[in-house]
Amino acid sequence: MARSVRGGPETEDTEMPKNPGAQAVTAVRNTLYRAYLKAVEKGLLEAGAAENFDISEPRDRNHGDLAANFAMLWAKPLKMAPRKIAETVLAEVEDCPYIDKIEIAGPGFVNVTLSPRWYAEVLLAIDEAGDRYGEVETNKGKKMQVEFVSANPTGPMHLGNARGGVLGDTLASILQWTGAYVEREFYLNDTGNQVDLLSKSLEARYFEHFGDSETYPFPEDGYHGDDVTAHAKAYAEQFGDSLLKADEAERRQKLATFALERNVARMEEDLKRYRIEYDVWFRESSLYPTDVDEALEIMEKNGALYESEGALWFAATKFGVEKDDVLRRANGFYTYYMGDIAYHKNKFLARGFDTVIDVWGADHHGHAVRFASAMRAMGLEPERLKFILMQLVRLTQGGEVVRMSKRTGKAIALSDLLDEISVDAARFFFCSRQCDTQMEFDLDLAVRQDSDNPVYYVQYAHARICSILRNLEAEGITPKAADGLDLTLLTAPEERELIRHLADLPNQIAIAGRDLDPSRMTKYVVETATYFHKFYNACRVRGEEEGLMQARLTLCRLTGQVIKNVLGILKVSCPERM
RNA sequence: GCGCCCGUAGCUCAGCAGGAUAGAGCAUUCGCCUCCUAAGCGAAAGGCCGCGCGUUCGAAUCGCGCCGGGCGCGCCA
Repeated sequence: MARSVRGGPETEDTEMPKNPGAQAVTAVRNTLYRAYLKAVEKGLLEAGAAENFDISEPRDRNHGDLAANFAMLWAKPLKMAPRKIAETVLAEVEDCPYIDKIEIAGPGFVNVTLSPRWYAEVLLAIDEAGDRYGEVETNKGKKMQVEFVSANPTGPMHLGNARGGVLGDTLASILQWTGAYVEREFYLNDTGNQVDLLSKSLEARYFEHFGDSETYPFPEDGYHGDDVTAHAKAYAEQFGDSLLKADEAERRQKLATFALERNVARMEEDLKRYRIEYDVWFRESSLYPTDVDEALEIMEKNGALYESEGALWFAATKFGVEKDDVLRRANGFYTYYMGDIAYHKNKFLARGFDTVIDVWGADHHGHAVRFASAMRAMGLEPERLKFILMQLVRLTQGGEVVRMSKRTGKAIALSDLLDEISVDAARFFFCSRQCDTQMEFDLDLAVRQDSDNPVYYVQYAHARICSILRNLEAEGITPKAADGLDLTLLTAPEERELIRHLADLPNQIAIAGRDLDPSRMTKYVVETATYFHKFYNACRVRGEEEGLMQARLTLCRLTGQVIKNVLGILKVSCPERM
């Protein structure tokens, strides 16, 4: 697939698709600033005004396509009333092929109406770029990693993992569209206390299976889920009762490995069903001893370590945090934190990522803050490590909050969710809110929500477009190449609104990549559908005069292209019929 | 106590590197298929943008202080 090599080291250095939205802004800025300089030359205005004024879409369409605020911004430095500045500048403006009209309005806004030629060029640019329309190069040449889900393999994945999975996966796609080389990674906590606890839980269940619940009573804070019982049973059925008399350490180790591998296989399968595939499954256990030793060596060299009360400490206070942390307990075992430090040392120093993004639950934010100090202690710029701290999904059923916890066994599994709603709906839903909003997920509603979900609204727009193309095709009308048409015939407000919005895709992708905000894409594509539906209701394609019909057909086709590109980023299917 | 996130229409949420009259969906009411997919479109109604002060020509947007909700502050992960 072409998409999978996007941004990869093997990608040819092909020319970037045109970005008509950015071209318009640049043209307007240059035209206005050049006029200002001319006015300065003539002695009409003082010199020194900044070129970086704001050019943005006005909220009210009656104000034109783009609005510039330089007159208000310059009022103070130029010691002149905003409207007067605007008038003086506009008197010096020269013709620009993208600009039709410039007006002064309100307190001193300069409103620009773009030319039919610009509108036509937007469509030509989309047609030319095709499947690549929307690509930008804001992260060109960067090697990035997105680590997400990284659920404890001690049980099935829950809804929080579902949200993190979609956010991380989609963000990775977006970053690829901004020109970066991106790897998706799952960090597997296959060692440590939680695994230990799992092994003790398994041990108890194993003995129970053979009718002995006395010798190894179930640990108080153990994993109560049915899956643990199932693992023990499966082991017993597969390998018999040999472990009853085995050495305790060996027994626990065998049971834990058995369960872990089953869980990992299941997670991989569930995620695949969810259209998520990783480049790397990184095992925590592989960090020992090399990465841990190397990380400690660097920290030692930077004076970040000391020993106290038998434990090894990280002097985090020296690196901008309030409290020191234990890295190796008095009992000789390393803490999770040490593992995580070694892990990130590996990401940056061994594997050379420029930027790493970790998608974590918001309950880890304290850890995220502390991590900046660990980065400094290793001599790495903290800015290279970014976090998406995602608020957890609150699951409700019949109006009541369902607590999610692996240990109590009450978690709603990701696989259960996908039995209830489509992957398209789930992906779109989890990507439709900003990461830092707390989501409420009503299980009862989720099933009914199907016909109500915005994903169908978007898919419907695409299906409608395909239907128009099909119908005309059946009448022997085939779409002509865009560059041979008179696209300036598209002058209806609904047509212009739609075209302007299509022109904005590259910009939206750049912002989504900059802000690490995948929800930008769902919002954009819902709006695309809205503008298309409005156009559809206002303008007809079939039965219009040949030139206009072909121009509108092209607009339909290219709107479909844009929807397809964005749904592709979201990994949501793009049906031709509904 | 300290730290992070959130408070916008009845509900779910946009808008936030400041910009002109604050938006959408759902729900409510009323319209639109002899016409390319009505899973659609249009209209009405609905708001001290949590509160206060400040910065600014201009604040939902930035700063400070409150109030309310969520989450963290372990030799757990």
